[in-house]
Amino acid sequence: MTQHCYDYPHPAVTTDIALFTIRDERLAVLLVRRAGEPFKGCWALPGGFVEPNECLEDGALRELAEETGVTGVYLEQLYTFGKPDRDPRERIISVAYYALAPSELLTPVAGSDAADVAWFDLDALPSLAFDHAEVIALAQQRLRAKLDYSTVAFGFMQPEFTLGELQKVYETIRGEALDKRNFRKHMLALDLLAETGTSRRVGNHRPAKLYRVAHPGAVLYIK
Amino acid sequence: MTQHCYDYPHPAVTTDIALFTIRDERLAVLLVRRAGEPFKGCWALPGGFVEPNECLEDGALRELAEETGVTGVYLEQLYTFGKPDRDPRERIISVAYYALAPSELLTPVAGSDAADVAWFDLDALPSLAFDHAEVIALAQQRLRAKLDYSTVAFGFMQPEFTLGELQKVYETIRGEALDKRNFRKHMLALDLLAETGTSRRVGNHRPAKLYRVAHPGAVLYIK
DNA sequence: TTGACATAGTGTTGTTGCAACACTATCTTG
DNA sequence: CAAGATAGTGTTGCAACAACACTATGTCAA
Repeated sequence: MTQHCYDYPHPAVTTDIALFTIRDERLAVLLVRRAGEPFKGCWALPGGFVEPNECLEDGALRELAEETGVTGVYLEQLYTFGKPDRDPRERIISVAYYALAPSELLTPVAGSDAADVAWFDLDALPSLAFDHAEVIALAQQRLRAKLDYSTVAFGFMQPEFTLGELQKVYETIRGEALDKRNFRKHMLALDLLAETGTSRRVGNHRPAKLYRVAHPGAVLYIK
Repeated sequence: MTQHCYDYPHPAVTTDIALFTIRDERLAVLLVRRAGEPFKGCWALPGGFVEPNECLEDGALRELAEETGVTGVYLEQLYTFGKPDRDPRERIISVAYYALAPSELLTPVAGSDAADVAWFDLDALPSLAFDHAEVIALAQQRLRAKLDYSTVAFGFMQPEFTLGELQKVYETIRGEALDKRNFRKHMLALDLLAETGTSRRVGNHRPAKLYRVAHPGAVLYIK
């Protein structure tokens, strides 16, 4: 293998991705079981080294796809972790991202660098490699904060969804029940949702109107 | 000089610091004139390569001190910039920080790597090296956003300050005048300020009571 | 000494946004 | 056709916020 040499020491740079979804009305994060050292056999966030010619965000998406088979998610930079001793091998600086996806669309499969892939409820995390517990905690905090002044929650929704489903997502992330009438008022007042005209029949009760995001990618911040 | 070699290519990692202050009721940022290539003679944010054994934040503070002589500022991570071609020399990933300081305490002096140091009003920036214009724009956006739900503004204040001075800071960052009575009500309601008991005589008018932050470092987020 | 000037300091009121609250509608299933 | 389950819909009280004007206390100059 060819060597890559520099006049000054260079740290390695990785991306790590905390991909959240909601399963069974619980917030869950996607973890991979590490196939190699260090922390072999330990659960960790998907991620890996940034390639020389890709930007950080592309690297994050590539690693996520390679290790878990997941594509097409909402992705946002979270924080960069750089304590000198956070990796026992060498100095590794990690640019952490968090991502959101509707679990229905996802079929994670273990990739080359991962022995296994699985969803974990956030309140039942296993022991994690590196400082990944810290990363996840920060991501959850950010997610909760953005719920109030942005439309991140839409990242968990399928293309068409009911107001009841959307409310469940908000309730899950905030960890508390919300008033149905107030919730609908707020949401519809944002002028971000459009009725599809169809409705979804599920369970032995009245079908719910389906909505979609009216201006996809347009408005992300509220007010 | 000894070479540092790795099996895989490693990017270089730098920190860049956007240090803001308020001068003459205008928001200003500290820039250095680059002493070396690339962009020699061009204005840029202070910053530089991260040392092998320092964490990112320490690196940012060290570079700021080395290039500008400035120490003891409020510092917070902003964003990590990593487009592959953002530096013509090699792949360089920059972890950007923003910092706040009261201008009265600062006496920036050009350091080893900088030919010159100067404050620039944000509405009169020169042409900047690398993607530093983008960094500054993002930092300003973040600063404005945090003004509403945090106490970042205190980062611009001297240890003792009047409510009038504090209001001027808010008005400068938001770019609009605020109602004096409402502003004082809000601020005092936070229970973060304590009267020093003394007052400051300046100009031909009634002296103003001096305040200090009541619980330094304690509460950073409002409600 | 006094009047002009400049900022410090202080409460009330109307409005608006938000939270609390219960019933009817529509479908499925037994 | 009755029971059960979620969909869908308005009003009211309250609290937070915005709008608004005058007095207080100092300096300075005539």
